[in-house]
Amino acid sequence: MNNKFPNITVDAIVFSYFNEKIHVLLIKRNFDPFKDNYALPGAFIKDNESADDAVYRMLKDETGLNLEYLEQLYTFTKPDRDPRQRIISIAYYGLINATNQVLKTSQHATEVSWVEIKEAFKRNLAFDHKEIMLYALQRLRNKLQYEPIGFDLLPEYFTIGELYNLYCAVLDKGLDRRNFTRKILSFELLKETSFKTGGHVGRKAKIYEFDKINYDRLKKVGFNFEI
Amino acid sequence: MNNKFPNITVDAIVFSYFNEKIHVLLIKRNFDPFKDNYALPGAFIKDNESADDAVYRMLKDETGLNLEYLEQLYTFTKPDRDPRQRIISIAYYGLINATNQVLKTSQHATEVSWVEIKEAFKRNLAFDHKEIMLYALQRLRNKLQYEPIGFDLLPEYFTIGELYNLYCAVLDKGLDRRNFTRKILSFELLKETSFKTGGHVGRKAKIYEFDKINYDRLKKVGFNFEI
DNA sequence: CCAAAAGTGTTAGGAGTACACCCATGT
DNA sequence: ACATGGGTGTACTCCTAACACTTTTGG
Repeated sequence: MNNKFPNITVDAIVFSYFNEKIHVLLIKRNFDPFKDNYALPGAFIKDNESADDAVYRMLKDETGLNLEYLEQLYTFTKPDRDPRQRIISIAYYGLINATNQVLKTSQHATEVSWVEIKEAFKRNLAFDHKEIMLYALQRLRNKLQYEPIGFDLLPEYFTIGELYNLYCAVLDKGLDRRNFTRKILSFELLKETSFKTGGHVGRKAKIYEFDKINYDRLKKVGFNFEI
Repeated sequence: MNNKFPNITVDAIVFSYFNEKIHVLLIKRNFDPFKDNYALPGAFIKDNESADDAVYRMLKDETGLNLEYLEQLYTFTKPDRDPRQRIISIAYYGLINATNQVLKTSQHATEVSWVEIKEAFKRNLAFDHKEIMLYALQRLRNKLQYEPIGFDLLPEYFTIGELYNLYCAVLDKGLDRRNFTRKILSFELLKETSFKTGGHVGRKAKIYEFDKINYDRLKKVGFNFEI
């Protein structure tokens, strides 16, 4: 298999949002070291693929998931971070709209699951994966506030209320809903659709779509998204 | 020498500030590939040293410099970024107060020099080092505005005017000096010393010192440095 | 006395924040 | 009718940004 990089891996922390909570993808380890602990999905980098490509391939193979967003996080290099042999890990974090994807298992990852983020930190995590997860969560929190990445955790069509709940869940604090709504709408990056929610009690909500094309255009002109 | 990682390097982009301009450390290459081009200082990672340690060691060995500040930037992994063989590079950026350090050459780096940043971008740069430099400059500009790292480019004792000029140089734009001064002083993180400048025309300036201990304390309580 | 750099206040406009009620709908 | 979630306006405060003259010093 891979020969050039027998000691460099990519590890990915994949965030999803459902049931009004943030979740991360964890794999239960069936072998030592750290048997029965949980670990982030990861793989060795193969010849002729970039680290980004390796993450996409690995997630596809091991879990069947296709990310909406992927970003390199940090490279972890402590000589003793793996007890067997020295391994350098290039860590990534990714975002996914979990509602229309099916989680598969594979030969390597027989037990893969979405774990609510607070629960995940309580689990026994292999290697330095707790540290990586913490780093990723901080990056997600920061980035959510000055780049429109929250939309990558939601379906294509969503309500302001869903977006609001997502922000509260990630930042783990309450926000003022009126101020939030005003701010988000002031960017004029949400396209109002003709749909409305239904099928549940309460007033029907307007359904929006994020205008990515317009955002990319504005960004070039120096526009700043900031919640 | 190193056996575990024959294809992982660290590259460092070191910034310094003097003559009212930002400079970066470049090495002129004496060998192919990219003979006579300029490159960032770099080295292979040795067994039993972290990437951070490798950067400190490499800079000490090749240039004799001791950094005030070092931060991991990004890991570059494109399979063809080195024409000879596949190499992954963990890039760092560092800050240094160049005024009291002497630049040495070494066997590997016979021509090492500080190059003014705009001039540096005009040079022929080896590998993907232009891309790395651009990435580093953007990070420096961002970080300067919400963390007090500018002080690491200045001597221990400095005037508000020097700090102001540094900010203008890094951000490459004019700022309002009165607003800048008010903002900086409002943090109460500059300790006024009993010294004053002298030896040149113009009014003598107060000399300050950055109160790092107090900053670290405030940061824990949730203080936010932001220019 | 002149050139150079330091130092210093005020104001107007915009952004952020805090706050509470009515509306539409399904059960 | 009532419970649930959606939608909206105002006032106050604080921060930002714009702006120019006086002071001190060395030459």
